[in-house]
Amino acid sequence: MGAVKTKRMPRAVREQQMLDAAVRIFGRRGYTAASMDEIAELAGVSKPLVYLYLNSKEDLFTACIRREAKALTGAVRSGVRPGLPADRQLWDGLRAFFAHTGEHPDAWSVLHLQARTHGATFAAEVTAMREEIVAFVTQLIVVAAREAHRNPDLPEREVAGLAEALVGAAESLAAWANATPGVTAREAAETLMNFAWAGLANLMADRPWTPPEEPEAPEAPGELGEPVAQPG
Amino acid sequence: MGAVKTKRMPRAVREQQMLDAAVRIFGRRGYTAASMDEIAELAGVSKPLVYLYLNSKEDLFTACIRREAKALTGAVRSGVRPGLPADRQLWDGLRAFFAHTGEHPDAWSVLHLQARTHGATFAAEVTAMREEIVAFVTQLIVVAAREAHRNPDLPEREVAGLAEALVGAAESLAAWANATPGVTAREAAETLMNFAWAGLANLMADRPWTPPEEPEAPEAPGELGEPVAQPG
Amino acid sequence: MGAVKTKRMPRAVREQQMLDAAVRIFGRRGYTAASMDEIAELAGVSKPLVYLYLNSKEDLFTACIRREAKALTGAVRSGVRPGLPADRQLWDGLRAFFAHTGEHPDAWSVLHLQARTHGATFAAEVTAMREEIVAFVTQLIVVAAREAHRNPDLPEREVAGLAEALVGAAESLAAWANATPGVTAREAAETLMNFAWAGLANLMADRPWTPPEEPEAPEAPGELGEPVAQPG
Amino acid sequence: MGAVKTKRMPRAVREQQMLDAAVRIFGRRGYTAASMDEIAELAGVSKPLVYLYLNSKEDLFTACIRREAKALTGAVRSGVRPGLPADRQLWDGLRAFFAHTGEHPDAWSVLHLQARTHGATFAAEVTAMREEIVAFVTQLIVVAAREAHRNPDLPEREVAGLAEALVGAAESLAAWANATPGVTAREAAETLMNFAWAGLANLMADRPWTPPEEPEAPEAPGELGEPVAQPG
DNA sequence: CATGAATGAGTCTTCATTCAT
DNA sequence: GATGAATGAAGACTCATTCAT
Repeated sequence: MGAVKTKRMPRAVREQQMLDAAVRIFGRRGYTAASMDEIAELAGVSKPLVYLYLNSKEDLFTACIRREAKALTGAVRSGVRPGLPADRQLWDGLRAFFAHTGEHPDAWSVLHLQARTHGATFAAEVTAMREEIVAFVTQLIVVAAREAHRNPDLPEREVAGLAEALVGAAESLAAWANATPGVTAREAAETLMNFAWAGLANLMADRPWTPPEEPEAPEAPGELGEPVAQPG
Repeated sequence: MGAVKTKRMPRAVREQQMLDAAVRIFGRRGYTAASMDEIAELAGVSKPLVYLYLNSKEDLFTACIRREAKALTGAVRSGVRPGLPADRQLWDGLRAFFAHTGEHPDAWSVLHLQARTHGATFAAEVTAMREEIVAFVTQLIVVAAREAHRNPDLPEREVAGLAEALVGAAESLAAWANATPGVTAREAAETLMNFAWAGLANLMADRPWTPPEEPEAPEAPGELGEPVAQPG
Repeated sequence: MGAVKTKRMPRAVREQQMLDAAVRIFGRRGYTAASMDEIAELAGVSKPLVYLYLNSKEDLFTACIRREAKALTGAVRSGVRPGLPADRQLWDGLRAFFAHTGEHPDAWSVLHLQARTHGATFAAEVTAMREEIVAFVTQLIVVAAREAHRNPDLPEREVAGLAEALVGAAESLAAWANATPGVTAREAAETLMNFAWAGLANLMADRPWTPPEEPEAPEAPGELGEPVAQPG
Repeated sequence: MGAVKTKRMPRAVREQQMLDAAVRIFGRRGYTAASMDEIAELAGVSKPLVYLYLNSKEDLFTACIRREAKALTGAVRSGVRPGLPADRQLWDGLRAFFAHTGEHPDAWSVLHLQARTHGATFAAEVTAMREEIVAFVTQLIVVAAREAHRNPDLPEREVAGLAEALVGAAESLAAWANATPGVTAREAAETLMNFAWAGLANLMADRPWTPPEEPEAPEAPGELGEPVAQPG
């Protein structure tokens, strides 16, 4: 079915085939629903060989996460030219990001959805990658501010929030772009750049936003009518 | 263990207890890893009763999604006062959103993670809710622009992109806020409002961003060296 | 196949049927070679039911050991009349012992062979039973000596050795009797009583045995030619 | 890990290394739980080589039994000086026996426990060795009786019983000595010689034992109340 | 209404065994 | 002579689901 059934391949090659199959199945079915049988069949090998090379379902999943995380960060890094101005770097990085997630939707599903849904061990693996990307964006923002000779002492907490929001938006847009036919990587990147630059501000230019300071208790909106009563 | 074992309760109440238990288990274990045994035990009823009331695991999960989707949209709606200016409505809605997701992390896990990870049927259920929220935000943006007498003919496609990005960022921030101890609903909302208004623009005020128009082929960054070769 | 397939039996009964089947299979195949499938089939139930009632293969095996150990000690106890003279008690006890092991060869195999061959946990379970029997025999020897007004201060260490040898011989004879067709419980008991009373002494009456005291090093027999060189 | 990995050894040597490893693993894990992988690794060779030299797991186990049976009988034979009086021969033989089983506990486990627990084929292999030893002891008893000009026409059946009990006791004591720290081969032999000579007779000298002749049916002790009901 | 009893199907995992090199 | 690559078969264990009471 999956790969052509060639016998006697070197271990390294077979392992990659297995990971290919595993990413596909894990990405589509989820960790628990994925069966080792299906993965082995798609990889064109017998189940014992999968266990011989990758030990267990957990290890196999971890190997998938690691490989795909490396591939994604590698793709983003390759897309960015360090010398260029910060906005150009961001634009290039986002395009590389959306291009990669678009070309490898199963891999993105593994990283974005599956790995976060099945135990702290797997989640930690992705968190490492995410933090690398957030750090990259954070540093980009700081450099940009310095280059622009503007807000040189930007409060660290605020920068962290902006980076978090930017990366979070990118992640959501990646899933949205994958799920919405006809949305290209370039369009996704453009949407996000527009949001990051223009935002909603110029729509309401005469009413710039600042958080209200008064206690909102009397008119606090909230969970009136919430029907959920979770025990514990 | 879970609910107090009281005999002879009206069906409606029993059903809610079952859904409470199911949301908790589904939210923590995921759809596949959740066991009907555990749910029944946590609900304090016997397994056949769960089947009598809710038919199957699939139906039970769908019921969870529906109830929690309604609860979330209801909470957001209750948080917003229609008469107020658009930015205030957005601020109130975001606070209600983050408050609800923060108070019901298992429910949010079901909606944001689990439902999207296990088959198109469940995903469609959530998509409906999401579209309702996106529509609300979109309309808010349009009204705001009209109120401000600014950009009265905002291109629809662009508005859709902004709304999508805003909602996507909100979703990601909700997960981030739940996972990061010490982040309140108010802080999450503030972070997002800041991003939406200020964005990165004022950091690079003298270099406003516009998408490059030239073909990038010659210098296009990309997935050169991508090591992933997914079959199919 | 095994038991008549009657549906809907109370749990206690089903459990005994399962233990019956398990003792038979474990006794004949050994712990590892026994398969839960075979046990379930012989018990006339499905595998999940076995797991529902007895948790795991280990627990099932432990339950077998416990039940059969209790049955064996119970049989010996029932065979002995406390008031009678010590030799009569021993004779009765041995007959009860060989009768029981002869009637339940699989149970004896479980206790004597299988339980000792598969991990300290199981072995400990049998050791408890064995110690009970050794204690009984030891006390019998002591009482007998006292009754006979002979060797009232029998050294404890020597008594322990005798009891150990007697019980050991009984155990071996039980296996031998089970494996040798035509040997009755009564014959086995007689053989052992003869050995315990007459021993080899009266065959060599003029040459009573005492351990040589000189160091035997020069003429020490030993493992010349032993081909075994076990590493470690 | 086990043996030093030297290349190109003569087949005979390699085979012995494999058997060394096999005895160790079989003795500790049991036949079924032992894995060919572990044996090959401990022997320091590749698995196919094990199959090339020893055909199958069954054959390997049989080879282990044969080698160790020969080693044990050889050790006992070497320990005995044919010319000496019978009790001295018995004493020497027992000491050699306990010395060997004590020095090769894994081998003794294979012979005494594992081989008897896994199918008639293996059991037969050990039975041959056992019969050789029983024959040796039987002949010793007969010669001793003849030497002592006492009971010259000892009934064959009775001699067989005594020999069986003696060997059985020896086997049990070997396992007991291996499991009980601090018991030397000499002590084990002494215990058994004491039992064989003194027995329990001199404890109850005034009440010599003879089997009751009356039918015991009316007062027969037995398995009243035996709770075991083995099917078949 | 409510449940103890029961199971078919499927999961992960391991093992003895064999080729092709 | 030696081994890395590969597998068919089977085993322990779990789960969603249903009757009979």
